[in-house]
Amino acid sequence: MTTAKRKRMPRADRMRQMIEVAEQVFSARGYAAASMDEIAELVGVSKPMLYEYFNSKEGLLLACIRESRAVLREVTEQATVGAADAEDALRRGLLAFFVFIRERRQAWSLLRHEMALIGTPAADEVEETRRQQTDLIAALMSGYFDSGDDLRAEAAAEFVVGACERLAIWCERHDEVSPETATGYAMDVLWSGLAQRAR
Amino acid sequence: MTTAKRKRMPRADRMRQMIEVAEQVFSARGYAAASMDEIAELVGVSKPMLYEYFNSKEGLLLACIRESRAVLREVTEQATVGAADAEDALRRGLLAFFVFIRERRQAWSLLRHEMALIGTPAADEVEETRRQQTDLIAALMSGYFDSGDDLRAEAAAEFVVGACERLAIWCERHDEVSPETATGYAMDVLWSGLAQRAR
DNA sequence: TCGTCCATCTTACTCAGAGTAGGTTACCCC
DNA sequence: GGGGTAACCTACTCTGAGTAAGATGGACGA
Repeated sequence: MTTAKRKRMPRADRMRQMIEVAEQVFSARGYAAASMDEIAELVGVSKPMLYEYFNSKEGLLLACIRESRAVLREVTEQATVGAADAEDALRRGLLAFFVFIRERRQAWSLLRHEMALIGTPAADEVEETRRQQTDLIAALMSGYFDSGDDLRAEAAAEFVVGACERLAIWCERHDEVSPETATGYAMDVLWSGLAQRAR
Repeated sequence: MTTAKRKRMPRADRMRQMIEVAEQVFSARGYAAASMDEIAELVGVSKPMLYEYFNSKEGLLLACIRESRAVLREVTEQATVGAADAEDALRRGLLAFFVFIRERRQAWSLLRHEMALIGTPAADEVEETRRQQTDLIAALMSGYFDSGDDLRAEAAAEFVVGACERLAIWCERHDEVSPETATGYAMDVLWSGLAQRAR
């Protein structure tokens, strides 16, 4: 019997299971309010096992974040391959992102609730997620755009990431806004600028 | 003698002093790593006093956040009065913001490190800060722009706030970027859009 | 000058939850 | 079947948030 209430479980499987449970608990209760005892109990294992596999509470969160980040990267990167031009690439990437945050709310929740940890190793880890996204965008832009100075390009990429992050959070409060609509809003400002709408 | 090591102190003064110290400790160590014992000691008072005045660790953080928010609001609102047009208003507001985050690093640090508290009362408090800023921008825009649908306008405001927040964090890593330059970068994307730079 | 009242302040605790020391048991493989 | 080891557990320590109950300085009236 491979299923049922099998006790002993190989390391890799157990880790996956722990990460899955932890992702749920962290995103439900928030990092601070979540307790290692509770996670351990839900997994059906004792607390020291969590520490055996992840070293610390923060380490466990880190594993969850890495997991989510990998998915996000995969999704957005895949979305932009084969884009016709800059506008198309940007639109595809944005759409993939907004779909991701809708379909994987818990994962997204972790990626944004990070900050609990400023000054700790996990902060770097989350910052790394943003860097991943800004790098992707910067790469896109260097491919499609005339390069002004590098600093300006970097700033623009940061700008896009921040804007989308915020818009995504706004979307959580607005179920009626579909990923497609959100993408439209984003493209509207990003691509054409606010000037076109001035009176 | 009003100064020196006067012990007993009126409630209002003591509160101000506590907030000041707490702002330093929170932004230096991060919320999680900061201890109430340490703050109490630095203030030169015992821990129960902090609880007497602020009820909880989170309450103390909250007081700090409110303080910072008030300053931010004051600064940005003042900056936009008497602007000639939409572009001018936006530029003035942005500049005021980037100056604020440079000159009051600790306050800004608190405003962004909030998230430690998702799911708790303080989260609402911080979200309120953003709402304050988005409202300000939305108001600006409704004054200067043709109103499309409201949802779109709201999304645009969120977008601007998120983008600037992110750019501000980026600025922390780039001392060589002055508030003026940052404002330029932001205006460049926001106002004109990315289209103009496409190859 | 001296009591008296109360806001300010303190000592000395409880308690939850992160993290750990050291021993136990199921499973794989010869 | 019997090592050997990876998976696992019980039973602790320790830090830091939060609190109960009492001490004390000083303003103010008599």
